[in-house]
Amino acid sequence: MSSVVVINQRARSAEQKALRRQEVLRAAESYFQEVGFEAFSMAQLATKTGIAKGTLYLYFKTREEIFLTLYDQSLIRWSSAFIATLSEDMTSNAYAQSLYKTTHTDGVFLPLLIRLEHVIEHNVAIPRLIESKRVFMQQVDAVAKVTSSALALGTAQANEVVKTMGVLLIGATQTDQRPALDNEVLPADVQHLITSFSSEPLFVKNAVRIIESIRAEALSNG
Amino acid sequence: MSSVVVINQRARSAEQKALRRQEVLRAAESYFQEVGFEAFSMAQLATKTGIAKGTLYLYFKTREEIFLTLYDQSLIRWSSAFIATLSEDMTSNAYAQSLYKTTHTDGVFLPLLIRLEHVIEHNVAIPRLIESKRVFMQQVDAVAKVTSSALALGTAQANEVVKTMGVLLIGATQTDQRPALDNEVLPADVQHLITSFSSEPLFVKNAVRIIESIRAEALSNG
DNA sequence: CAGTTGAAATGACCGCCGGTCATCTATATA
DNA sequence: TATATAGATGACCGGCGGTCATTTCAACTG
Repeated sequence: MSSVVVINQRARSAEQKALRRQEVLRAAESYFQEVGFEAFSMAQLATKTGIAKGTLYLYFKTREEIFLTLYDQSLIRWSSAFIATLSEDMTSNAYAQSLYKTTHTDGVFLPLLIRLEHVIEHNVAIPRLIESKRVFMQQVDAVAKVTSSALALGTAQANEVVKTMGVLLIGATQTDQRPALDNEVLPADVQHLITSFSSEPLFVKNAVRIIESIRAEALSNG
Repeated sequence: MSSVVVINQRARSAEQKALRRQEVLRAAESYFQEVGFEAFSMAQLATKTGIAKGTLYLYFKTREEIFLTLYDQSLIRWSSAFIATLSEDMTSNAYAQSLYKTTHTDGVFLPLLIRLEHVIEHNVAIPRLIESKRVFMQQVDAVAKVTSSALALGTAQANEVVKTMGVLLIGATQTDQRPALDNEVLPADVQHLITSFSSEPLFVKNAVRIIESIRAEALSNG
């Protein structure tokens, strides 16, 4: 028998508190998708959630702890979505394409990922950081395991692939975070430059190069 | 005959104004190295420069225009420093090592590079942005040209190498921007994770993989 | 040399930010 | 019903990027 948990005005039980925390996170995620990282304000989030600003700080120590939690959740979502697209013996290209696509369908994963280490982690308590790193390791392991059979690689090589894909993804994604310059008239040379840094081919091409190299190394090293 | 330009209290001529602008930039660069991106405040910069806050805005439209200008300058510095280390017919490994090293000796280049597209460019006037992109293209061309002879590649391949190195560098560098966790006691597993994401091997290894792939493609495509 | 002028310089001021905490009040319990 | 506990509140804080009416000085004029 599970009883319906309703939060009248105050969350007293641990269950109610967890529920309210989730309410905040749900509001935060939708608000984040609206306005992005820089314009995200705690006062506005409080309004959107329907609680007072001070109350937010009963559930999260800092603004960045909210972002870190959203990141953790989106990482978990992504890893299971990506794993679901993998099958045995894929081409490097298919693998890279799927990785790119799945990371880009989630509205919050990449924007948070690229700000993780140089902004978010700088205003988070150490124990919370450790917790997040554990989530990260767990997800990497899960993805590496399936990668191993998808690309026919050993455990070590599969881990290397996953790790490297992360690095490449961050670099290639940078370019998607540029301000929208649509309906701006740009000189042809600048327009060409921007086009030539389109993230998808940049990522996929180099992902394939790296995967193939790691494959070749695995063969020549036994 | 060049006359010495001294700025008493007011910069009236274009020459004096350019000089004062450089003074601001010099102070900004040293201040940036002290406190980093997030803690960099215009009021403090004004104090360090020895002028009033409002005066800063006579020389730069926004805080981000200062950062963009520092970035442009550091890019130019880096490209000439890197070019100076290149010689004919280098190994991919030597090339990658040198690229890594030269980017990491400048104190402001990488921190600005990784914030370029998702923060800095969002608060800069379009004409200024175009100017900066032109500087970028110019430097990429210069580096690509020397890369072409250093790695014995055609122009197209050399450009591809340079472009891709940038992407990889941003991704691999992310990890250096983590908060300093020295004298924090971390669990062994987390400590191991952090160690395994050390930026130098991450960059160099994959840079070599990519360069070698591009080389191989060049051979097989004629 | 004094008087005039225009632009460089100033800093008080604005709205907003993340975060705090004395105070209030809904709820569980006695 | 009275009391104790703890969740919720929002006025308040210092500091932020950026603005602009006002001040001040260098250069020009006669």
